[in-house]
Amino acid sequence: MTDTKHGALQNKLLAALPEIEFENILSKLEPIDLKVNEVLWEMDEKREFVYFPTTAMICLIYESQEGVSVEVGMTGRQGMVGVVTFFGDARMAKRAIVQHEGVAYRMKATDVEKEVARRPDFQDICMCYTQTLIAQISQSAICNRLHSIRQQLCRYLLVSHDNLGTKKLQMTHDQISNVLGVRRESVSGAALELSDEGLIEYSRGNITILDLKGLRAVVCECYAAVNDQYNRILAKYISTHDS
Amino acid sequence: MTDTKHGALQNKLLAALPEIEFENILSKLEPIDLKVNEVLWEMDEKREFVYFPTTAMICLIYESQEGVSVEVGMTGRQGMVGVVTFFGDARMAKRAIVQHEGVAYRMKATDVEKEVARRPDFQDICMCYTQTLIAQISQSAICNRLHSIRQQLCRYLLVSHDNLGTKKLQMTHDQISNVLGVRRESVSGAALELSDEGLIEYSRGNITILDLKGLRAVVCECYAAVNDQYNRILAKYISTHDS
DNA sequence: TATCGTCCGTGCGGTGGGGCACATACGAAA
DNA sequence: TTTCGTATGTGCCCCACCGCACGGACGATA
Repeated sequence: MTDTKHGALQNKLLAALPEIEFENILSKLEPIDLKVNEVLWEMDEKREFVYFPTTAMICLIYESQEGVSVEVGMTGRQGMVGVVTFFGDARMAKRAIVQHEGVAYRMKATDVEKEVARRPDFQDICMCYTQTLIAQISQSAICNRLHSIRQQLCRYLLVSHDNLGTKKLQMTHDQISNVLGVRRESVSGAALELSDEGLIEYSRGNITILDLKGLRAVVCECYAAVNDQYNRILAKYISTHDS
Repeated sequence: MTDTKHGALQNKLLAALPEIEFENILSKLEPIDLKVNEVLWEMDEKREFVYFPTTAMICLIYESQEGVSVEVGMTGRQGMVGVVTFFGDARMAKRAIVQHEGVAYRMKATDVEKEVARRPDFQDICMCYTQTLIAQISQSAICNRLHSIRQQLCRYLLVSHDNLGTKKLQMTHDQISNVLGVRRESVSGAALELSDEGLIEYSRGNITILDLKGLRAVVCECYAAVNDQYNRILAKYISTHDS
């Protein structure tokens, strides 16, 4: 149980809870291993659980009629998946899919509803996170229209880093291309550039970030914009961290 | 005052309120004429009012560092501007700007907060509308990545029609290009095609929709997707209308 | 009716990205 | 060590869209 506690605290939203509320919620959290490409829910399914990732990363995916998929949201230890459940459900995404293997703590949606009603801090954190999610989605819309694949790849890598807390990312160009909604070759091309510039290195599904500052210099404004909103909105709960 | 009442009811969200709640809120609503390009707020300003458009249309605009602007949300009689105010504020947009002249009813943000706390139906409608807004933004992200300017123009025209309740739209190609974040010439080109096909006609800032069904056949899935969510989420308040 | 500002049409070269086909290179399993 | 599957590199053609420049057309105004 102490393990569960320690593990769950890696999620920034859970860690943001007052200790007493966290302790009470703890018993309803269940750690679960998530593997790449695992589907947490499909569009029209009832959403049984809310997930708080710690070392896993989850994407909200839309798939067009033509079969091209595009990310509308990405969540790791900085967030939660399924807020919208307690909050009504805007079915903006067709699917929630595991983008990076790891652990998430899940809680029954029905329990979440109860806790939200009972614990003001928990409710407020959910609301705040929803706002950051809106900011994230908006910025994606903008980035999709305005910025190059190179920049979007940088953004994706940096966000992954922030959400996973590691510079070693296990993901192939092909997976990334599915999330960004572009060709695999385009991702490979951009990755090669970043590699030539010494910002990253990679081989067969293992990407290592070598130069964080360098990536931040290449990435478009969208990365900082979303981060700023996240820090601002959740400032009262989370001390701003530079890592 | 009866005029105010009749006018305000043109807004679908206000019309959705139980009569008794609407009557109580009515005194706090103030009709106001909005002119094209009028700015309702800038990013870092306090948002003093919440707007319920009836015959006006308002865009939430983001402007990139390079000076290109992109729409992240569009609201007319189907919605309201400033939900996020009561609800915290995710500063996803840099500016709210009048996209089509007309009337909106506005209410002080402080009053909105009070009413939301006091009237469950009003609160619920605000929440539901927020969800439809999330759906709208998500779909924009997708549309921006996947679909042609021609299709996006159709979507813009149809959404304008739904939000304004008229087939006669007063807007230039240049204005539309700013909202879509593309070249004016690209809009002109697409508009010319639609005109050749007999779907619309236009001249010097006046666009008339000639064939609604035709446009619906050309537009991408995104239009229907957003509409479906709107109707589904607000179904309990608004009877589905085909117009 | 002449002028002027705004709105819209059109052409041209450049470029990012798509679709496709195939070559290469690495790693796991036999 | 060979084999085989998967991950990544590369080249080719094509198209939508961009940036730019300019021409025509319409409407208000005097």
